[in-house]
Amino acid sequence: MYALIDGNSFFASCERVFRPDLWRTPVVVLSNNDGCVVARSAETKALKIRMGDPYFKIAGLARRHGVAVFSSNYELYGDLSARMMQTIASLAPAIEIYSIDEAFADFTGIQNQTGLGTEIRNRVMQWVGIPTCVGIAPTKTLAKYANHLAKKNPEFQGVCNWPDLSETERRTRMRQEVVTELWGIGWRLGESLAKQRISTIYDLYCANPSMIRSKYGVTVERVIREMHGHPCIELEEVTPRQKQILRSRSFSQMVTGKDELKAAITMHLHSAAATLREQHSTASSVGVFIYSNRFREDKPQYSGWDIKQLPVPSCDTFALARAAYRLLDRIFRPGIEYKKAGVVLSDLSDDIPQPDLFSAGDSCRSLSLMKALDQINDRYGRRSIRSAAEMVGHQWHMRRDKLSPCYTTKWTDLRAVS
DNA sequence: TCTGGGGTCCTAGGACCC
DNA sequence: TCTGGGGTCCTAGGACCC
Repeated sequence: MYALIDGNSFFASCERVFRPDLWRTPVVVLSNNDGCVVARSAETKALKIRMGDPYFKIAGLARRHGVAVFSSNYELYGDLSARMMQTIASLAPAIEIYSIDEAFADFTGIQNQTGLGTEIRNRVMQWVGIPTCVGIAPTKTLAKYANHLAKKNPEFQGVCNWPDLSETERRTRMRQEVVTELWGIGWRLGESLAKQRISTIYDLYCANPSMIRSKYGVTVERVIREMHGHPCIELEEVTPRQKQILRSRSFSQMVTGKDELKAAITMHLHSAAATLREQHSTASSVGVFIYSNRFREDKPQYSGWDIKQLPVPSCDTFALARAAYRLLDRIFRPGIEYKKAGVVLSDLSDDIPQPDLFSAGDSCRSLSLMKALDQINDRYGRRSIRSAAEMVGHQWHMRRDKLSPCYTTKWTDLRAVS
């Protein structure tokens, strides 16, 4: 038996934790560069502001309705998420952290499941200040769906226990909702299922799993089986190592110079390599990409992408950066206005880097250098030590005009109460 | 003027082998 | 060179998730 605990409008709720004055005010949180809407409080949803709306298109509406607008503050959200997960773990026997705002918990053998769900919900509210909803069911897909019902229907008081619903009620609920509300069914599958006259959750529930498998593959078949209460997806208590590490960002203004692209690539590479070492992996391939602005059809478009296999798998920032610079040289075209750049580390393995015969001394030096770098950045903040190549230009830096304080992670941002 | 970022899994098709 | 069945491995692209 699974429970899914999910923070309500998580980023928006985080912004409210230290701003009780915003408790009833509509709140939105924007993506990087203050580009799109990525989180909305219930009041904002009522204003018909949608997920993914570009901010410049809704800015006027937001101003007229007194919406509180925030740039995304991942330091704050990350810290509150960690507190939320610890709080859940203090009550649930085993949990899987599924995303920044969601966790599955193993409820097998729990006597009063609704009671425990309510207790988790209350404790997270009291200890962290984040409102949540809980869905309880025999499979993860159903738990997700039950959570969705709990969010949408106030009569559940935040906790929906699927097995407690009558057969009639379950069917009625499933008939009322489009199939794309289900975990694993996106809009494309939604479109193609509609052609088979499968448009509600109930339609899919009644479909023949083998027919669905042959037409849509195993993932959709699994959704049906899970909807019938047969678990196909297990709880993953330990997060598996990442298989690739990607860092990319749009620039706040267009960039044309190679040195500035190099500065951005350097920053991404440092960050990706730090994550690589954190999970004790090495990478065998480095990829680099640079894009022009696809929305500016009046300007020359270009997207450059290349990947390079390293002779020896590495976790050395500088070795990886050298490879990335060579790739940048290859894909760079002058006369283009670039909007975005990124790096990808892939073919990751957990092998110890093999010192090659001719540079064994170098590789030991590099490992201790990386260790020193990581220790300093751990202690004094992630970008305390960085490469001089990052310091070129400023157009590529992220815009975050509406950033809230890091209430919980910076001494200088601590709230004062008088 | 202004349009996010970071992942995973599955499948189809090509190359290659016996 | 083609024939046919059967298999593996790799990659690109599509689809999904938050």
